Amino acid sequence: MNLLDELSWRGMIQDIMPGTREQLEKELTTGYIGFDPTADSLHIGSLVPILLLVHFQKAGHKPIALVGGATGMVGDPSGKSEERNLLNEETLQRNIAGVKAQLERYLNFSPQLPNAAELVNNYDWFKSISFIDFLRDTGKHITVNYMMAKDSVKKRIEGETGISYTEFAYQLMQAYDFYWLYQHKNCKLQMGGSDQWGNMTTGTELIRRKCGGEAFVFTNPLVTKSDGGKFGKTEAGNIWLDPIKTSPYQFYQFWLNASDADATRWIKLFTFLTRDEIEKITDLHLQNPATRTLQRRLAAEITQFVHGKEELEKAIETTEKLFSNQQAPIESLSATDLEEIQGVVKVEIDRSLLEEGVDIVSLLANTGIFPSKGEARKTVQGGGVSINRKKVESIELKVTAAFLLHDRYILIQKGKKNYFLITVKAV
RNA sequence: GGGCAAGUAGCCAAGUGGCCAACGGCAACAGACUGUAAAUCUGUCCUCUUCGGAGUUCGGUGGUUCGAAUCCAUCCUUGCCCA
Repeated sequence: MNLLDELSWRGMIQDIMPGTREQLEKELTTGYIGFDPTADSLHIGSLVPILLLVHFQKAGHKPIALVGGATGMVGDPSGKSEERNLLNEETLQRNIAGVKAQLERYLNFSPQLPNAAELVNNYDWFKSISFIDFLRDTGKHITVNYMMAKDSVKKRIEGETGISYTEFAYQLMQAYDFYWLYQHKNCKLQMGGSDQWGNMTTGTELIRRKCGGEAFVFTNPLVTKSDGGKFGKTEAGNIWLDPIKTSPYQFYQFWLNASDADATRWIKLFTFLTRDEIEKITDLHLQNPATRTLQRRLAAEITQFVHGKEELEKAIETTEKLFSNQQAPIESLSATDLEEIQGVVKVEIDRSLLEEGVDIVSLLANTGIFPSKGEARKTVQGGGVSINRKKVESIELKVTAAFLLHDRYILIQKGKKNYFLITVKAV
């Protein structure tokens, strides 16, 4: 199937510039997406752009992932209602390194490929451009009127927060990136989230005016949740791609918990399954929604893509142990089962603590499962804590060595889904 | 430089001397129901707590007052208008 048709049925195309299809059909095209180093890891919000590049490369085109070392110093006003805080140099360097390392995992960089992926940092070309040069060579080609007409800018100008010159200039920097890549890498296409449309088209405009070239863009819709909540945010914060920040188990769980409505859209967006396969899975799911066929497959595919097969298997194993057969007595989990649980938060305590007996609230607070006694107490009172799968009925409960499973473990649940494993320190 | 307006908890947003830790909505978390869904209903939602309370808030700082998010002064930030 043709790349754009493929992306289109997956719901990955929001807006597309006329002529893009013809360009992609005409020749091996180089296309890029920019990633802002706002943190030292990408999160699942960046997954769609990453997948876009992967699809792009699979279709025989050449992907460039751009890390915004220079633009990251300025701050993109798109989608922001307020002026951003600038990152300090040190943080930025760490972020750039982290983001780069992750991007390298998902694309094929083998030099023998005619369409080998490339990774660039726009700081490399911005560092040697002086302010005056930039004003004369770039600023001159784009009118302020044109820049102000962009939604991201217009919103801020019409709103009551205003926009600094710095952020206003951002779109020009991004436009210059595109121009630079057009000149040096023969890059004729930019992709990105729909909030980037304005910045991206300024790039094609700059290319047209500066050198009469023709370049193209298309955007993907921003991922949403059907209940209106923010995608990718939970109590624990962002879902990161970095396994240290978000364990593969937690990552897997995030997708497994998708609602039916979301899973139906997301499986197209986030996996490489074909249309036929997805239709089959959806049918199966509808026959018996309780099996969560869609969510299982979705979670499996993405976790494998991001963390690899081995981590996926561990995540599934942990999930099975904790969630399948929940009615079974906790004793049915063997010591090995508990030992091998991966990815849930683990806490160690001294045996002496249990020999004396400790009240449940203190235990929860001291182990860091809850940030304070007050919160631990509130949740316990609300019926939100289980110990070894039995709901804690009273805040008076004393936890003693008698609670230990296999003489070593205590399984705590905060809510239904959040597991913590307390282990007695080996002597 | 002059005039006007605004700054309240993660966000939006009420409050304009005591009844204010501050209405309401969103988001978030937990409970019931369920399929580790959705929708719905219930609880929590500044911090800590021996659950009796205690402490710190309404851009910053100083002041008036028995008492201030609310009044005054000043500074900062932002928007609009004028120069």
